[in-house]
Amino acid sequence: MKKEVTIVDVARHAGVSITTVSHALSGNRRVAEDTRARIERSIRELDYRPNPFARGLRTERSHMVALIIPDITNPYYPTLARGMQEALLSEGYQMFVCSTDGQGERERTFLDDALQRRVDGVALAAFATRARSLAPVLRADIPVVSIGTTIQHSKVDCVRTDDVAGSRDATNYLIQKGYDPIGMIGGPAGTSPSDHRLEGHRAALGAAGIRFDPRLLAIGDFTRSGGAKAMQELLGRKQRPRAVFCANDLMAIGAMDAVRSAGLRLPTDVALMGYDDIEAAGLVTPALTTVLNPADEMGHECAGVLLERMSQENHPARREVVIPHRLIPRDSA
Amino acid sequence: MKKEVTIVDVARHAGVSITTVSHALSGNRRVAEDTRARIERSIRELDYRPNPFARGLRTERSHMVALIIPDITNPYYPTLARGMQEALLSEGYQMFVCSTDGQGERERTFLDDALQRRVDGVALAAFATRARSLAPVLRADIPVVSIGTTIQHSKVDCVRTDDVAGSRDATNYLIQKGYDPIGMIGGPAGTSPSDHRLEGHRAALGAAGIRFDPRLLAIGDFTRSGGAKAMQELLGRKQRPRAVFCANDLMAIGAMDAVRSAGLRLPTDVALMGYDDIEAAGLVTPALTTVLNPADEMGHECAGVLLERMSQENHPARREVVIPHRLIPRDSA
DNA sequence: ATGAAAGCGCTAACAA
DNA sequence: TTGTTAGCGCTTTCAT
Repeated sequence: MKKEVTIVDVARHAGVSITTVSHALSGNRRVAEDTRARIERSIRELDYRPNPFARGLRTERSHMVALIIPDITNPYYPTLARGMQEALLSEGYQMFVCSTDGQGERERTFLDDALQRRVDGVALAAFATRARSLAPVLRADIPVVSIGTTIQHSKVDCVRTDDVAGSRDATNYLIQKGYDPIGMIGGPAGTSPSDHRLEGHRAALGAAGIRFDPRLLAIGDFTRSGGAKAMQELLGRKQRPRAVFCANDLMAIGAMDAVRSAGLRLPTDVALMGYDDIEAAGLVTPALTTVLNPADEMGHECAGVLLERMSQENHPARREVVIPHRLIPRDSA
Repeated sequence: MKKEVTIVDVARHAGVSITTVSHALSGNRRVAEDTRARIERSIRELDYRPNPFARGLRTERSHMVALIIPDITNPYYPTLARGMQEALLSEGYQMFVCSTDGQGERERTFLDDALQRRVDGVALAAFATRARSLAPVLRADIPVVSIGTTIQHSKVDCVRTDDVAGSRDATNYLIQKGYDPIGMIGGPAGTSPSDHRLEGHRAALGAAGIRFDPRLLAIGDFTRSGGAKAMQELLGRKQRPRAVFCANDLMAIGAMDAVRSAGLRLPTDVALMGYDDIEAAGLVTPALTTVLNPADEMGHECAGVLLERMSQENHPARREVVIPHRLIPRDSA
C-alpha cells in the first residue's frame, strides 16, 4: 500500500504553495495562467485526487444525496433513480439508494444513516413517513424533496404528479367506456398517493352521478401479490365490478393474475386500469391501459430542486413541481 | 445552522477524555462499564453522530462501496443491487449504484469517481471493462469483485453462475423438445456472458451431433429492442429457426414482440427461451421458459466476498464463487 | 498573485 | 482504566 498523493506533493512538484493549488482547483481566486498550467500538469503527472474526507471536514459538504424509496423491484423506481442520478452526476454529486421494502422502520434507519453520513440532500418517496421522522433532517438544515407526496412543512419541496386528476381521468375513461359497476384497488389508507388516487376516483364517479360504493373498493399494498389478493376479494363479493381501476400498475398486473385464476377473461369479463405506466404495462397481455407517471422526468426534477437548494445560501421559497400525467389507452380496458 | 455536536462535547458532558469516548465507540479498548454507560447517555442526550469525514481522514475508510452495472432498467440488476445492499447494510456499509446505460466510457468515469470518493470496494458487472481500466483501482488496493465474468487478475474475485452449463441446459431442453432448427440470439462478442452463453449453446448442439450454423445466430445488445431487431433478422433469413435461445430474458421478450409483428404465433411457430428469470419472464404471454440466474443471491455473495476482503489485512486467496442455475420450464418452449 | 498557518473532528501512539 | 497529543489533507483567513 503506497502512500497517497496529497496536495502537498502537488504543491512541491509545481513549486507553489498548497494554498495556490487549492485555489487552482476550486477556482475561488485568480491564479496566474502559467502557474495554473504548471499545477495542472503536476496533478496529472502525480495522478492526484483530492481527498474527500479532508475536504468534507472543512466544508461540511459530502456531495452525496440519498434517495429513499419503498421498493426497488417496482420498476417505477429504478427509472426514477436513473433520471435523478443523471442530473446529479453532471453537477458532481453521487447518490445512494435506500429501498425500505415495505419495512416502515427502515425508513427511519435510512434517514438516520443519511444524516450520519452527512448527505447534502434527501429525496424521499415514502409512504410511512410523517413529518416527525424528518425532524432530525430538517433540524440539520438538509434539503429534502418529497416525491409524489406533499409534506406540510415550509422547508420540504415536492415533486409530484397530480394524482387526483390522473385518477379522475382514469375513472372517467372507464365510465365513458360504459363499464358498470366500476371498482378500485387502492393502497393503504393514510399514504398520500393512495388517498389522492382514491379521491380522484370518487370525484369522477361523483361527477358522473354514480354513488361511490365501498364494497367495490379493496386495498392492496402496491405489490403484484397484493393486487392479486385484493382482486380476489373483489371477485368474491356479491356485486362483482365490471371494471377496476388499480392505484398502480403492479397491483393491476396482480389483479390480472387473480382474474385469470378465477377463470374469467380480460377485458371481456373484467376490465382493468393501472397507474404509472411501468415498462411491464406494455408487456403483459392484454397490454395494460394506464396513466403515465413519468418516472424519468420526476427524477430529473427532484435532482433539480435539490441542486438548487444545495447550491445557495439564501433559501428560496418552497417549491412544488407538478409534472403532467397522461392517459395511455391499451387493451385492458 | 447551529453548531454540530462533536466528540469533544460528548467527552465534556460525560466528564471523560475524548480518547475514552472514541474507544467506547469503536470498542478498540476496554472501557469501564459505568464510564461507558455515562458516555452512551451523553451521546443520546446530545444526539451525537460521529463525523465520517474526520473518521475517514484518519482511517482512510469510507464504509462505502460502488456497484457498477450496465443497465438499471434491466430488472435483473435492481434485484442484484438489493441483495447486495441488504448484506452490506448489516455491516455498516452503504453502496452507490452506477448504471452505465450502455455508454462504455461511463464505466471508466464511474470507476474514477469511485476511486476519488475512496470507496472501500467495487462490484463490477461490466461488459466493456478490460483489466486495463481497472488498473488504477487495483493499484489503490481496493477490493474488486467481478459479477458474472471472470477477470484474469490475481486480485479480482468473481461471483458468477456457470453460464456455459446454463446455456447448455437451455439448448438441450430445446433439442429434447424436438425443435429443429435451433437458433440463438447472443450478446455482443467479446463480452464474457455472451461468449459463455454462446459456447454452451454450441456445446449442446455439438453433443447432439447438430452442426452449428452461423446463419441461425443473431446478435443483440441485451435490451428488449435489441432482441426484437435480432429476431427480425433471423425471421428474414432463408432458414428460419423453429426455436431460439436468447442470451437474456429482455432480448427474449423483444424477440416475442418481433415474432408477433411478423404475424407468427408463440410457441406454435417459433419457440423461445431466455436467461435470467427476471420477474417479467413470468408476466409475459406465453410465460417465458428460461434459466434462473439468482440475482438476489449473487448480490449477497458479492457483498460477502467484498466484506471479507475489506475486513482483513491479510489477503486471502482469490475467490471464485459459482452460484447454481436452474432451468425454469414455462410456456414459451 | 501568492503564502503561512489555523483548525475542521477524529484515531491511535504514547504515557501514566 | 484513562488521558495527552500529534497528525490525517484540506480550505480559508489574514498577510504580503
